[in-house]
This record gives sequence, structure tokens and C-alpha cells, in this order.
Amino acid sequence: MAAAVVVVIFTVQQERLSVLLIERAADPGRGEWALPGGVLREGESLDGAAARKLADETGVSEVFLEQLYTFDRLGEGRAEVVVTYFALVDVAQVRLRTDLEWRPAWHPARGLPPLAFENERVLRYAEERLRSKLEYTNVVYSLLPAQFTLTEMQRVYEAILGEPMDKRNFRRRVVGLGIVRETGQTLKRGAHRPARQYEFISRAPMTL
Amino acid sequence: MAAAVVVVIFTVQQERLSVLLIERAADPGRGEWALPGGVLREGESLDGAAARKLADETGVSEVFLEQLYTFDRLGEGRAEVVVTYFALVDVAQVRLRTDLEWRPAWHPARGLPPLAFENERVLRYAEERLRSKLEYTNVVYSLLPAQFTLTEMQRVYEAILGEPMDKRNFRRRVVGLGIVRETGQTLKRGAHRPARQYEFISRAPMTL
DNA sequence: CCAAAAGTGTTGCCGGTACACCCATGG
DNA sequence: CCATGGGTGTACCGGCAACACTTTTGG
Repeated sequence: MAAAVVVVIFTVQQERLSVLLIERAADPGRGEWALPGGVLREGESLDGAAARKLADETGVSEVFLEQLYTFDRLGEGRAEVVVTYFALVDVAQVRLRTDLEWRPAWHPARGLPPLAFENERVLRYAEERLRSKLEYTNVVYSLLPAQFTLTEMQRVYEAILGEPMDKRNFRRRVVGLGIVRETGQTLKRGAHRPARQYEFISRAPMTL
Repeated sequence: MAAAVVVVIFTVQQERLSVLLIERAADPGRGEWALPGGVLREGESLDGAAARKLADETGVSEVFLEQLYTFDRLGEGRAEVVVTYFALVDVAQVRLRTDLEWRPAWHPARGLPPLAFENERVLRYAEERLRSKLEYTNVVYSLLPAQFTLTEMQRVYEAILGEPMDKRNFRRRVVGLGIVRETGQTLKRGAHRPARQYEFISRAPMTL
């Protein structure tokens, strides 16, 4: 009866918010999907355990990772308490594990398979917190590459919030509030006018 | 190495934000003060354990009580993880335990005695969260009796935020946003004009 | 020349803040 | 009559939302 750590790993892919899930190859919960997690090791810190799980599954570190909530007695799980975290990753940086037994895969946050251990509760809570953090922090930095266009950034916001935003208001806000700045470079893609590239002023979480 | 629960119990007393602390009569931490807490019992829920601790120390229930954060390896504590909660109580409803060994007492949040188990970190975090929740929720309901005057309510806000507020703006806000309503009754006290009594529209936590 | 995305300003509304005076009561 | 707290309105400012057209490019 030790403590367990579970990590909700979000990304935005094809204009959809997605979550990393693992198909369980053993009981309990065989054949269902679950959030990545595991037991806290002897002498390990909570933040350390969460970062380890995240790195195990995605290969990334140095991304936004924050404690979410602590649950007790989640479903059939054997842990006394489950400390949950949530992380935001740029899908382009991720290399998923390719084990035969415990397959990780991205799933759109809308339209999930059956989940083990009442992970739906955890996910709902994480999604709510993510949406609210978008509004008053710069956490989106962790979902985008070093350089990007404002349109790409806006698509990420829209995927998470689930509604279209006004282009002019969006731009005024993110540059005006000091979240991003121009790099001076531009990017040409397809039959379009070249787009200015932007970068985050800070790649650490900050409250606006 | 089980999980422990710790509760930060706030009240407002004589226009000061205060916290309930317990003087430790045994090691570790003998002679220091600490937040009330204990080990999670077999089969007990986290919320249940927090409510039990709160009721043990103050006799109250049905007040605002919410999970705060989960810490690992706090000081010399023996718990693997410590799940912290914070509660808001009306000091008039509280009857403190009067054990000889483990004395509970209110301490002003500014100017605390030496604390055991790194409880300063927990307290700082709880205080910050309380201040921010004041702004966008009705949690203050849990610090006041059923009926009260707007001046009393304003004093509670000022004690917690640590700065005076404008009377007219305060009143407009709390009635306008539907936090409180008039009861129709008035209260006479001393050499003053009678004051209208108010009550909370909802005595459950709500976001504004 | 057409389709597709980039880029750009103005206006109205609302919420928040600053600010000062008169009133009812008990002693 | 005076000291004490109760009660009230207005004006300014800044952030936020709504809204439409022109430009550049590749095919």
C-alpha cells in the first residue's frame, strides 16, 4: 500500500487535444487503456517520479509538468493514494516507447476508449485545469517548437478551448502581454504569403 | 511509510488571520508547533481523514475544506507523502480540545512560532491559495456566522488580504455578484446607527 | 486569375477603482 | 453636541469582444 504517481500527458496533434494512454496487458484492467503511472520508489521524490514516468514514455524532459490532485482508492488500483500530475509536450519531440506488451498511443481527448482505474475522473480534472491555465499563464510554450507562427499558436489554443478565436484579438493579446516576440525570421509554406516566426519570451511557466 | 493528512485551519479573529497549531509533546519536534495531522487510517478516504482531523480539533464540520497540495518527505516526518488540506472556520463555532499533552491554540498568521516538519512551506502555500480564492469564490461564507453586517464581512477580507478596501466598491461587488443578500433584519450595537444584516445566498463553495 | 492564409484598426461595453459627504444612534 | 460607524453615487480608465478588408504567394 504505497503511493502511486500518474501523469496526464497532453499534446496537440492535427488540431486536436490528445492524451497519451497505455494499453494494459495484465490484470487488473487488462485490455483497457490507462494513464501512465507507477509506484513511488523508495527515496524518490514525487516530482522526480512524475518526471521519470514522463521521460520513460515520451523521451522528453524540461517541459511543463505540474502536480494536479491527489486521489484515493481509484478503482481497482492497489495504491493507497494516487498523486496525479499533468504535462504538456510538443508531439514533434516525442518518441513513444515501442514495447510489445504495454503499448502507448495518443488518443483524442474527445472520444476516449474505456479506461481503467477511474482514469476518466483524472482526465476530466486535468482538462479543466489545462483550459483554465491557458487563460492566465504561458504554459502553451510547452506545446510548441522553438519557433512558430501566430496562426499555429492560435490553432493550439483553439484545439484546447474547443472554439475559434478572433485573430486580431489573439495577436494583440499574446504580443501585448509579453508572452511571445518576433524572431525576425519568416517562413514560406505552400501557396501562401510568408509568415513571421515568433518565439516565447520565457520558456518557464509564468503567471500573466 | 503510509500517507499522512495535514490540515491548515484558518480563522479570522480580532481582525487578524489566524491558524490553529498544536504544540508537540513528543519527539520528533518536541516543544515546537505543528499543523494538526495524522496518518491515514486503513480504509479511510483522504477527504474523510481531513474532516476527521478538523472535527477532532475544532468540533466543527460542514465548513469549507479543500485539498491543497501533496508534499513528499516533509522534514523529519515519517510519512512517505503528506496530503495537505485547508479549512476555514468561524472562530465563534469552535471549541478547542483541552488535552494536557497536545495543546491546540490559535496563532496569528503573521508572527509564527518555530514550526516542525517544514510546516512553514505548507502555511505559505495555504495562505497564498486562500488569498487567491477570496477574489473569485464565495469561500468567506465559512468564516462568518449565519447573519452578519457588510462591515464585518469587509473586515474579514481586509484581515486576509492585509490591506484596506473601499467600502462602496466592496458593497457593490458582493451584492452585485450575488454572494450575499439582505435578510431584512437590522442590528444595533453601541452608539451607532443600526446596521443591516446580510446572509450568504449559498453556503456551498461557488466560483463567481 | 484564383485559392489560401497573413496581416492590420476602430469602436462599444463593462468591470474595477478612486473618491467625499450626510445620517442615525448612544452617551 | 459629539464621537462612532452606517450608508450612498459618479467619473475615469483599461481590458476585452466584435467586426471586414487588403496583401502575398503558388499553382
